Amino acid sequence: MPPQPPAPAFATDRNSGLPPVKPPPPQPTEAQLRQAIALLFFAYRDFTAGADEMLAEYGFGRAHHRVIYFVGANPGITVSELLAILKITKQSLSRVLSQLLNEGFVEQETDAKDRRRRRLTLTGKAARLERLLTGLQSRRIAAAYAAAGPDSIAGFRGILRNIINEEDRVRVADGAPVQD
Amino acid sequence: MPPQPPAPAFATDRNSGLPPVKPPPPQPTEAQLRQAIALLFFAYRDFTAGADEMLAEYGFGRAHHRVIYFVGANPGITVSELLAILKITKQSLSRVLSQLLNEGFVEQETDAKDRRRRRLTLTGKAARLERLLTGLQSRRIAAAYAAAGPDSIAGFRGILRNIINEEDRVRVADGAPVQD
DNA sequence: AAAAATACGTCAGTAATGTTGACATATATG
DNA sequence: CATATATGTCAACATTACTGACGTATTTTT
Repeated sequence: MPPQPPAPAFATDRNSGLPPVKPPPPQPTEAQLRQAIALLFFAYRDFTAGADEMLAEYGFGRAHHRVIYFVGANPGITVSELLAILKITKQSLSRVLSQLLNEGFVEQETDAKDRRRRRLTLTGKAARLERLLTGLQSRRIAAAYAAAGPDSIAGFRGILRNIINEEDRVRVADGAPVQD
Repeated sequence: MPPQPPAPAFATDRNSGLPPVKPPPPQPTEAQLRQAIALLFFAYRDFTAGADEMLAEYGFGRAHHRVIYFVGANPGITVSELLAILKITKQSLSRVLSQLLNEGFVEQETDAKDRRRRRLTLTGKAARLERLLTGLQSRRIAAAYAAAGPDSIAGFRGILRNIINEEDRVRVADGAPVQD
């Protein structure tokens, strides 16, 4: 590449022939970034606490919740896909999934086209539990949306979406859950 | 209380003597709230993954990270205050804190005014590790801020702040870390 | 048809992080 | 002096994660 003269750090209307531009957003300060880190920690801590209590009444933990949530949101999801979402080992998933199968919260059905795959669905009682848990967390989110105001929602979603690894952003697209 | 006639679900300019109002924001749909739940799960999963890898090289886990982070952000913090932030038992904290003390990452000093309290600070090597970890997470946040655009930041912060239990919102105030 | 890859399951061992309960010490406060 | 608070510690246990090794069924590739 031919060497380029260094661009001025800050183009002004005076030295630029281009149409006027808004000044670029200042870089976030270290303090602002630290605040964001703390926000994520506290928000996740409190976001999960209520559901954890409810799960304990069923003898379940957070790992069971994740399975119930994602099977509920993606009926017919396969084991592999669940592993890709949770990013845990199959041995770790096996423990909670076997428990949920044995206790009648999840059902398996062999896929018709590829008989190696097991399609997972929630039973009725699991769907009821899922609604309880999701309702609890939804109310917290809805209250935060209402308190912060409607203009905040797009920003909240946009930034969380960009925190997520690029390859998984499709899983939180506005459309819907991911199937396969 | 005297009985009140039921308010119309939606006051219009026609039936209201009050000044015209913007229609209230529509309630978020169930799908939108589910999306937010998934966003929090995936964002937290990816937000913590990089630091976890780095910590493993030191033989530390996420619990050590939390201690290092909050002691770094609040030098001189006491054990009680750390427990209030982390919301774990003192026995759980003891394990990781003792390890950090033994390995020379955290130092204790008896508070001069109340000699029951231990003031915690990071040593130099812990401060360096803290900067590595916080830098990693800060870069992820900063990239998400940049990608989503500056208008998103206030909404992101406002909603996370409102997800946090009311009594702990002061801990993420714009000002600074919480001392005591 | 044989070989390789994929999907799933399981056994065994280990580690990190959390819990309850009980008890001890030092210090501060009424 | 009695009581409350801040901290630490011992013991037992639960949950959730990991690595490594194998095994079986099924599909895909050669």
